[in-house]
Amino acid sequence: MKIPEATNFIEQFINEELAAGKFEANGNKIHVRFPPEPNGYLHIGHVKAMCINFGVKERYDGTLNLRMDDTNPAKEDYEYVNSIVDALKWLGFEYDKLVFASDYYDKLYEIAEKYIIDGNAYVCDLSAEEITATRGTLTEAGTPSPYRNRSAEENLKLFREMKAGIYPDGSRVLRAKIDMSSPNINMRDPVIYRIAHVEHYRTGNKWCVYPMYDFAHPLSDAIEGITHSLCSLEFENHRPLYDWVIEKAGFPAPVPRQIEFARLNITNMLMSKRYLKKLVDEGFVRGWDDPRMPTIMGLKNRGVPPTALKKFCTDVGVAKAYSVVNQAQLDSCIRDELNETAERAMAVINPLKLTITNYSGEEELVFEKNPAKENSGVRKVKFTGNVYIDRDDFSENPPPKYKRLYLGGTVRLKGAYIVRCDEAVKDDSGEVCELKCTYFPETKSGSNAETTVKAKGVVQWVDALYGADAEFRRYQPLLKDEDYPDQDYAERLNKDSEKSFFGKAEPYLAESADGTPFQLMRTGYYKKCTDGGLLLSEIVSLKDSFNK
RNA sequence: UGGGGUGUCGCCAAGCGGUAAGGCACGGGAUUUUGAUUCCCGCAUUCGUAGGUUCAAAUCCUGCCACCCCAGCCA
Repeated sequence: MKIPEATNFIEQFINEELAAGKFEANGNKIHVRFPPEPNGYLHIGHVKAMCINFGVKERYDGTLNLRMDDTNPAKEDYEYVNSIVDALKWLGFEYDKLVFASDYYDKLYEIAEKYIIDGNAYVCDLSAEEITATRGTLTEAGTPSPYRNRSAEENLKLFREMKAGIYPDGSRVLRAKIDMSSPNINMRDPVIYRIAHVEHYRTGNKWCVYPMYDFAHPLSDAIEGITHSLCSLEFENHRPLYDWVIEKAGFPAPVPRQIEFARLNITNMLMSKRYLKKLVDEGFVRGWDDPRMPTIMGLKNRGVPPTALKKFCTDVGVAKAYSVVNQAQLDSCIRDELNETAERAMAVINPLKLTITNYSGEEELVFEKNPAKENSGVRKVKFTGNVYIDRDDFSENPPPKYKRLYLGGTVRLKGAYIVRCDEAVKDDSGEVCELKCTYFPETKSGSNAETTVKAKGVVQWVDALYGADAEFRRYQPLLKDEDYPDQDYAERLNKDSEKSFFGKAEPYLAESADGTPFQLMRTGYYKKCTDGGLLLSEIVSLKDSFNK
């Protein structure tokens, strides 16, 4: 078999196994899984996990199961499984099979009975508090439960009674019988089944005992024939238990192998389902797919292209070192993609009238639809000499190196002519309300006419007469500062998080005057001239991909 | 203080005994119908630290330091 070149340490590990012939028996098929718990919407952190798993699937021509890790009925719901399926679809990740851990409840229960019969598990009557108290500490061994040596018969009877529902929640649990003095606390007789008289969103009231993650996950992997179970670093301590559970169940080799990687962190972005759920539940955002949320659906509604998300995850790489990636790197990927795909248009946020005193008539100017893309076509924009420019593109007291318009200065109206500002008309309150300018006919864009007139800057404009139809005259950013949840709340929620919640989102998305959503691309303007204001130089129609 | 991990440029990250890739950010220059894009150019004599092995170490060995994870009937 041809072994592909590894792009990260996980694939390197797989390659070594392949080279050693570990999977020869099954034709060197690699089988992975992506196992979210349907208890919330997927966020950008999950995209990294997906890229890793789907990357392995593709590179080794393997298979991938999307598995709903639904072993805790209290938290899970169909709304979330649907949202997960939708997110994968939007991202373009194609899995081979959709499976549910809850599909294995019968099988898992059988294995639990086998554990009991083999003397590897016992029913423990200790309360949750007592179990905690007898588990020991980081430095001291735990003490064995008084129920640890019950006979297999008694354990079986009790466990069946638990299943039958005659015991209340919390009265008994099934524990794995491993080692109460293990330095790894996860091995100190962990609970593998608990009683919960809770309706499960899929199995209804069929069960009142549910398997724990540490029991269900490795067995689900083994049942599905997963070869590599990729998860985040915090499960490293669980690996010995993962291996133990599979071994005692008696699965034949090759048995699934758990490999851990560092999860994604981004500056200014809160990535914890628990906190995101709070924001939704407490009404700080409009929902899981609110454009301020770092969820995949939120990002989508923010105007982020899926390819940008995937590119970002690929760029960031996979390693075992804890890390926090700068949001700038995400932004860069988004801009990169948008620059390639975005259709261009001009926009004005805070209109300021600009009248060209020596121009009459009207003409149609030709623009490239997307200068970054070859043969992207053209768009035509009508020009009458009466336009609006953005207030921020005119300064009464231009700072040094100012490149836009000021009294007596010149600027190019993008795609049109260079104009000189002769007069700034003020209203009663003393605010500039109109600019009177002179234009230079020979400076028309695209013409190579000889001229001595120069302009340092280029500004966008919208025609006063045709603007509303031709280009977008006025638009509102969808996300404003005041749309962000208050920072005190953010800090109370998660003291460790850096200041803001989701990061100051780049205003990728805006709404035009007629309510049409448009995508914005940050440019140098925004970068260098934000004094509270927001100045974008490109907007893009999002009609097709936006569906809110 | 037990166990498990991790430490390479401001932020990610390659590197796997032969003399420090790449991306983001940043700085400089050129082109420009967006202060954008594109295009050049610059950006770790040094790999947590102290020793040791070797002709040769970020890579091997030893000690130390820092940070992260584990005591849910969550996943």
